[in-house]
Amino acid sequence: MTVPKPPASPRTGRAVTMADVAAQVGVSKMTVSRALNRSGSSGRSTSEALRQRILAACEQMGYVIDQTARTFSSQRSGFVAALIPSLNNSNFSETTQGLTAAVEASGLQLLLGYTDYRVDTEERLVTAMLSRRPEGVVLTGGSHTTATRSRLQAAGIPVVETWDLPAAPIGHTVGFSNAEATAALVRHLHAKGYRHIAFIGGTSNRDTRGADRRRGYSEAMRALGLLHGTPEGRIISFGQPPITMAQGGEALLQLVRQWPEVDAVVCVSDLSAFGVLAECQRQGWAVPGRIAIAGFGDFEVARTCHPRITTVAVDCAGIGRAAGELLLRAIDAARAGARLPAETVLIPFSIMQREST
Amino acid sequence: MTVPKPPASPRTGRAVTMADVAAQVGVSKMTVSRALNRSGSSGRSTSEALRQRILAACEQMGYVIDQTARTFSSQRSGFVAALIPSLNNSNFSETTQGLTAAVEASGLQLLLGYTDYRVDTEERLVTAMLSRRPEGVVLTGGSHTTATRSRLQAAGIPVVETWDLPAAPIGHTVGFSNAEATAALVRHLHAKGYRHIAFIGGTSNRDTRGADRRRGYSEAMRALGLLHGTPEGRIISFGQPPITMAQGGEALLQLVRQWPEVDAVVCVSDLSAFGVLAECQRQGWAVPGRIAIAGFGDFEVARTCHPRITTVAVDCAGIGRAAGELLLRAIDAARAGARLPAETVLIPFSIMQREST
DNA sequence: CTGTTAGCGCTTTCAT
DNA sequence: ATGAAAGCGCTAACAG
Repeated sequence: MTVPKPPASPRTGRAVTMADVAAQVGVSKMTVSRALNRSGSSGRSTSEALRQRILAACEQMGYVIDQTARTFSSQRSGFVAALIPSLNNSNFSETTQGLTAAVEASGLQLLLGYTDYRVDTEERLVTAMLSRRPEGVVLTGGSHTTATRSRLQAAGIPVVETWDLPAAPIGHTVGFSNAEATAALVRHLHAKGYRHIAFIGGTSNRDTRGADRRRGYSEAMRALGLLHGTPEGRIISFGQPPITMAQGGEALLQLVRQWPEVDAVVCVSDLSAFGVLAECQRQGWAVPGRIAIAGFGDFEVARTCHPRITTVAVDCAGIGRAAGELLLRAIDAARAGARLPAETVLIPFSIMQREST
Repeated sequence: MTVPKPPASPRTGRAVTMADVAAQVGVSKMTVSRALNRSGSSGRSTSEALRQRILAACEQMGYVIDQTARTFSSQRSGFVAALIPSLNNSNFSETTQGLTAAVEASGLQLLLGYTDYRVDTEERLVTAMLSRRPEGVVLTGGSHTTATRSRLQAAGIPVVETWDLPAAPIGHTVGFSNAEATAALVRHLHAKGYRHIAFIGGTSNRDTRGADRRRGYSEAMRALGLLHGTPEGRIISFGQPPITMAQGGEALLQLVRQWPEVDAVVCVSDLSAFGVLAECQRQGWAVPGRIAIAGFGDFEVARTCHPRITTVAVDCAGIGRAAGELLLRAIDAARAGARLPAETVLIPFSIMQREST
């Protein structure tokens, strides 16, 4: 008589399968599967008593369902991929928290990747994520490689772009106009009486939201007749985006050398704005007496420092929540075989007037 | 004769499988699989000419391998899970970058989750991640629920705990003693002549690294004979960890009311230390004249603000790199059927003396 | 409410 | 260097 030999390479970990649990409880695999996947209170399922026995057996045996097999069999991965530029930014952190709350409420898992503000890293991540068959993808920003776009399109799953209003969205959009928000900030400074307004940002367009903000600055300056012979305005570009606090300070020194008459500076983010403030303090320049400072993003540092920094506040968590809800509706539609028509959700922003201007 | 009926729910995406490609080329699935997975130049594989034909067919038919099926069949998910407490912390961000670099070099993907500094959230995430069969797990900190510990142990995969030196590690460890680092900071302040040193931190032990730092403060104060009748030292606990910049400022006011003689304050992190600094500036208290300030973590804000804040610098990226390399060695061992004995990697820290003390 | 029967698409193993 | 057979652990579909 032949004896089945044990698996060639002994599994290092547990080997408890659904069949083991079923045998232990004395039911079929299917019953265990149903007990574990009981969907809603009304869906067809096992009796509650049996279900509790099964759950107890799973716990006691240390059984954890194999999502890999489940995904493979059901063609549903049960996860959503979110790509964020940085792991050190309170704006994206809050957006991700909003997204997590919205997505996990429906039983989907959120798997994160970070792009380091690079579209080629984003492309690699999108490819890697897609090979695991996410049910939806959330991207930050509206600028991507053509390969990223076409792969997402070919995947045929819902996509939401956030923090931007791309001209040609891949799918859905949740965001605001970075250019318009910055222009509003410039108009605010103009209304407060500032006439020699400068802009500090990074050297490239790698951070496309930063580039949009610079464009918004230039357009507002032109509209207000404040260009004073400069082609785009008094712009200092310093450092690879996202520029650091310290680079903001260095840019300020360069700015004052080049245009001593400057009386206000708009920074691409609160981080560089804080660097400008610290450098002013080092130089003994009064803020806002000698120079007024405005930032972008309403980071914690901007509302804590002394003086507090005027900035643009965005409902970051709201972006995440809206993106999550939109994605869930799109996924539900997809599961039902339909397709949700592309939607755009506009998120409001507001100017936070503080002591620095 | 019976005709196989078409799949009940039409697949939304592509339906090209490896078998389709094999049929097109006129070989077996196995040959296609080998051509796609050709590992190294020396490994057994198909002839190069055939391989090119197969690759061309894949391209032409738009075939993309199904990682889900591949993972299921090979029992290798090709990813590693990393859990970090926050998406808004430059320390963990740098650690993650180091980890990414180390892990992706070997073809594994890094999937992130964030715990919000909560062990119960960590437990949920660990369970969710384990169900996708990661080949390894990296945790932040050494404090976890018993369920987290037992599930990880039961999974039988390599685990690395970082940023801490737990008394009873789950598996491998890469970190340093938060208590010892804070004690070194206290001794440094003592050597500079400060005698009335206080500590500002959060209200609970949710952030266990914060609790370790508070303990290190108390032990150093006791050893130096600076307790002055207080049981543990001059400790202000304010806010749920991780405490914010603003909470640091509020804690300072409470501190000065309670112990007006205080001449130096050690903060649980640079963020609260910066809040203390800003509040001092608001109150018109000279730093370090009236009160000296020290933080922890060498965050960007601490080396940018004016005056710059004395802090403890840790090689964050080094933690990530070491954790990644350790994990890879452990995974290689596991794939070979062996088990890497538990290792501990000590990461150095250093006191950054700056203008605030 | 529960069980049975067939796979999901790929890789492992063993032949050739 | 290539092929054939046998699953990996789970769920869809249908039957009771």
